[in-house]
Amino acid sequence: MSKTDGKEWWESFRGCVQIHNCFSSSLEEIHNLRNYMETKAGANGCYSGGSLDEEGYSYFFYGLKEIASERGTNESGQTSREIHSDTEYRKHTDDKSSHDANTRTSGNNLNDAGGLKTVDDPKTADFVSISREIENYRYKLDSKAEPGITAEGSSSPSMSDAANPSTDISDASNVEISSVYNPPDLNRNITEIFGKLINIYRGTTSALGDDRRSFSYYKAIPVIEKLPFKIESVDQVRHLPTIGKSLEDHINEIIMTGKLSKLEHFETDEKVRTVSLFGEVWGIGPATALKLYEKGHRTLDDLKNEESLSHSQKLGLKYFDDIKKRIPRHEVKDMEALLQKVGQDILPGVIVVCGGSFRRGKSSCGDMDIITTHPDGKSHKGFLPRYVKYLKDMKFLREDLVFSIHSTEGTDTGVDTYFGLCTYPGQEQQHRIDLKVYPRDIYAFGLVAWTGNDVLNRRYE
DNA sequence: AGACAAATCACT
DNA sequence: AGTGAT
DNA sequence: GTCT
Repeated sequence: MSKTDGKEWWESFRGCVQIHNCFSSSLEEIHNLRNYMETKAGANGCYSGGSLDEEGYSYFFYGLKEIASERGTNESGQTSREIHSDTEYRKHTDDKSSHDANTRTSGNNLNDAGGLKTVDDPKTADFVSISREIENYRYKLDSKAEPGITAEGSSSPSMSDAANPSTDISDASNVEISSVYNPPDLNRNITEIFGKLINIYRGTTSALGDDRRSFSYYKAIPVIEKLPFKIESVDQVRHLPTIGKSLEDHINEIIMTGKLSKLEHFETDEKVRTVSLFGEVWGIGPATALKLYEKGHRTLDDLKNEESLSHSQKLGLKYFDDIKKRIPRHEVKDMEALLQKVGQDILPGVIVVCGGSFRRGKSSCGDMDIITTHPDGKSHKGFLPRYVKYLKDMKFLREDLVFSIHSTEGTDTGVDTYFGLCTYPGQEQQHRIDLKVYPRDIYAFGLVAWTGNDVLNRRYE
């Protein structure tokens, strides 16, 4: 619906709340949903974004900074409307004919839902109500195909116990994917090459350090991915945004010859090859990769004798192959269930959700992003250390990369984080896993931050 | 020519 | 303060 | 590299 770029985008993101996100292989459905929500709340400064992911289309909807900026005044008493139940919410949203009169109220509801509120009794239910609203609409669209989208079957919109935020939050989080992998994904020949160039140019101090240039290729990829046809002539991309003279020439060469000589040249360059290989090690970035190259290292085996590597980097090296290996979706699902069960054992009521690419519906994941909170707003404190200890004792977690605790230091905005390696029960194969514990009041932010793919979050329209 | 891609936190 | 990850 |  409009643009949120750069700083502006970031500001809006910081002040935003994810109302919901969903997935589908049907572009039409996503468009319908987006239009619906934009007429409902778009006029109030709420933004939405959608994008093609590998497994289908994703849709996001969130409030903007104007809304977030009212946060402070709300806290000091000028409360906007509070919605205490699904029913009451509907009263103001169902009647689309009197839309004009209601949009303002609707926006305020979003405010309630989205603000980083620290008031006495934050109403997570608001956010949940809107989620349901969207869910409802999805069901309508989907009903002809398969109404029962949610595996848990618990996101029934008829639930009206706003008094039970625990259940509500779970509902909003456990949206499953509705359909099968069926993306257009033409022009892979081009995006693949651009993807390689991104890495080659990445890093201000790398072999060819040029972050800006790297980002230019990065921006072009989603533009090309969205094209509903296979590019057969440069004329078809000539006036696309993010594609200028140079990329135009690149595309032309690729469609004419099937390759890009520029890339071929890079790939035969030992320095470029080595530095980008080193950069693939977890913990090693462009700067370190270059230093290692200049020290004379040429292979990963060389690095194993390098004492200057940090603890994390050594682990990244040791488990280089493991970490690169993707995790089948069903295994991620199992591990999510395991983590949920362990969470319940340690802290009843705790909410554990696997976000990231899993939540975006991909059929395999490079790693696991676990987002956690507790509906009472305080029990999450001190949870992560116990959680990690338990998981290590049972040999689910194997190696630590980063562990940072913030929640115990008074502030309610502290997010506890753990990065490490884990294994599927019975396997030795290690996987990257992130555990994040959010205070309830900013849980939604965590969810959107860890569900969205970065490209998607930057987009507009 | 100059801007463009934020913020936060851990580790060294 | 630089580097790196998310 | 792209865009203003």
